[in-house]
Amino acid sequence: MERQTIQKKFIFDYLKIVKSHPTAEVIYKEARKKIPTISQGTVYRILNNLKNGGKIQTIDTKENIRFDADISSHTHFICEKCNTVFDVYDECSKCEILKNKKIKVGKINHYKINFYGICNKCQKIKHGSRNKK
Amino acid sequence: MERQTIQKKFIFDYLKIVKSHPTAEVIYKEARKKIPTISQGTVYRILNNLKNGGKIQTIDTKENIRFDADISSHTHFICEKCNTVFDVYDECSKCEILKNKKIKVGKINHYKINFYGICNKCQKIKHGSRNKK
DNA sequence: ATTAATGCAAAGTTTTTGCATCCTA
DNA sequence: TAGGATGCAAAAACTTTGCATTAAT
Repeated sequence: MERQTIQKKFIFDYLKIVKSHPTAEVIYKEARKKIPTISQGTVYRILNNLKNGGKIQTIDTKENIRFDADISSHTHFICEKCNTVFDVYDECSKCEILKNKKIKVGKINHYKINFYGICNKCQKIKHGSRNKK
Repeated sequence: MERQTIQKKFIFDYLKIVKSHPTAEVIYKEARKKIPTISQGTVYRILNNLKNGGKIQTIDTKENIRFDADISSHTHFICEKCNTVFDVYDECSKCEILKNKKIKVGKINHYKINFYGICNKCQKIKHGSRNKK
């Protein structure tokens, strides 16, 4: 039987509150502020478990993998300059019909849509600053 | 000025012909059959250059990163059992309107749609065999 | 002949894992 | 108090990089 721990609780709660789509590294650093003894291995284990349990999703950017506890119907816009991930709630509604649809190759359980482009901020400053890690 | 080499030619040609969305490792092994001295570093360098040049695209699966020289409008169906990547040409047409659209957070240059589900083969055999790497 | 590109190997990065210990239920 | 979960550290997996050498133009 699965046990509840402060490590699991912190990570899941943190992901539900934060809107920045953090990396595993950022989550680890945040967790250490509250639980100084937490290890990277534990963070990865918990993130993997949450993902396999469908509690969170991941977003693969060019530079790193981001985590998101918002599993409602929405898509992501990834800035190609600063690598920021934005939530997009409006443009995906028309694709909602795709869910649970059966196509030639198999049955669709779920899907991900990623938009790539330049965010408003980077469009203004012309040469966007990097936002690595 | 960029020079043409047999390493570049082989990799790009191979990706254009193959339909399996291979990993970097598979591409390396295939390349070694024709060019036994080729190194992993070279394969990664060439793949990165092709991608940055927009000649190929990548597909992030749960288990690995796949490469695809088909950059025409199509999406991918990824089997959650065997991790096979299938091309899907029919279901994306309705989303074509999204290209070059300006949304709240920025301007969309391109986008990726991934479908996740169980492929026909795995649906039959019930307990799909793994297709790692 | 230049110099871009490769091969090699070492190093960097990220993620996983074995095991002793801890702590939840 | 049983055994699931953690912390630690080592290892695995993946990718990048510096540099001497090779080879395309």
